[in-house]
Amino acid sequence: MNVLIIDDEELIRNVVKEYCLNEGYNVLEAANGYEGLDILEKENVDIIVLDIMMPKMDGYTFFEKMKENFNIPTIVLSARGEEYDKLFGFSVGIDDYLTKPFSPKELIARIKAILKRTNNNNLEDIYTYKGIKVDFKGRVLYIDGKAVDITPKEFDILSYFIKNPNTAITRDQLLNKVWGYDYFGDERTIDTHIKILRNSMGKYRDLIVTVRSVGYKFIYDEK
Amino acid sequence: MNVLIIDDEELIRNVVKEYCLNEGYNVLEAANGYEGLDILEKENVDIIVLDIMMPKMDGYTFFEKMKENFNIPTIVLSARGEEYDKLFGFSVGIDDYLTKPFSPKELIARIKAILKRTNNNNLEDIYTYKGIKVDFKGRVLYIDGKAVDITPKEFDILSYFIKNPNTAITRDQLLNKVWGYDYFGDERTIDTHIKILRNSMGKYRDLIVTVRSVGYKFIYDEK
DNA sequence: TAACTTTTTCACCAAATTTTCATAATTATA
DNA sequence: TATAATTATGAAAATTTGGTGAAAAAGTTA
Repeated sequence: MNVLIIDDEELIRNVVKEYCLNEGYNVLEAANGYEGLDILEKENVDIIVLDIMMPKMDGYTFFEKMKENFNIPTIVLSARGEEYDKLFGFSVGIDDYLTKPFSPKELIARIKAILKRTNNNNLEDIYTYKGIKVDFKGRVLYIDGKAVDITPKEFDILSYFIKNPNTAITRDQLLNKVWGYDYFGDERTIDTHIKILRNSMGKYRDLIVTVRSVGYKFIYDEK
Repeated sequence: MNVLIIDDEELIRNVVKEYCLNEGYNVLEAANGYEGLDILEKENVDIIVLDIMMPKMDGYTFFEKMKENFNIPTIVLSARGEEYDKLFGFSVGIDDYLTKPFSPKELIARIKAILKRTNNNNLEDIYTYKGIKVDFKGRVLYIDGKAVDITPKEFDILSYFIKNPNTAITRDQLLNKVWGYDYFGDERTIDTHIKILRNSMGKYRDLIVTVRSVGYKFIYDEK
């Protein structure tokens, strides 16, 4: 579990961090909205703890921008007394709310509650790697939390790649496994499908690497 | 489902309203206790969201009077810091309790929980989601509270979908599970049944999504 | 039996997907 | 560097797929 804490006060970040680590969560830190967005690009964040009042980019703005590209559950922190109006305006979409000073234990409790609610219970049929999520049961591809329109063939090809990571797969093999043994078509067709699939995968397009004179390969880099 | 929200702050009413509408609940509004009682006389209210601090008639008084003639589940909102004593005194009888500022999502979750607890005592036999209610025992489909004429096949198909949410289901699978393993008919027949079922589901028709080249899928979005 | 409801088949149409193909870009090799 | 081999890409053509209405077929009920 990756928790992203966005707060300009280092003290608060540290407290939250300590409690989160204690729970076994991994913690990422940002001092303002810009840093937060940066991290979202690079890492796979499960939940965000967001302060409202921050220099540079404040919590509201961050939240708006986050929603454009991601859909990550968010708990908002705010000093008591900050205007209700503004808060309620954007509260549609936030998952929970705490006023400072807050009890770290309560924060943890709420994080847990949200993760429980949000997290996919049927983990088995779901594949996640970096910002890629594949729901095999529902046949949906998510990129950074957003469902992507994908054609049946694309989905089948991607599935085959995922099930055979770090393996150079020939076009012939793909035709056999995805199209079926009785299909006889032009091998070049694959190229076009790879093109489309790569486009659907957005910034993760490079995970499908071409292996010259052989075919393609899906890169999976555990760590 | 009719939700009555009683709060003098229009802003809060609006937020609650928005979230409730999103759930498919119908919303009635009152700015104080008097208005609230008025509405109770005229409308059929399923659950009340009640603010404590209000001009004219406050929440306590409203609650007392409501209890005299009705017995409607009630969730109380109160600003943090309002005396617990007083609250405790009357908390006998209320169904749940939230301090402002609260997370709208949490409010919805609690409304759901209470409605579930109160409304269908026969939890197993009744399924509710958004404005859809399915009485499995009685084999009745309700859309926004209204019973809908539905054929046996439609009902069976819908049931199967509900029991397998967010799962792409092939036409073949449907034929097997709904018609029976020994049925041999045209797969396109399914399409026609889906068409009819979607029509029966009115504005929720989009919950049955077609998964191209595979079949169909029932969307269930908890949260 | 007649009247009615439900289920199934089917063919047309529009839309989405897949395939092909020509050309551009890239990479390897002599 | 020039050449050949291979892959990427855009666009058009071909094919597949699903939505739909109508009508036939099967099943129910009065």
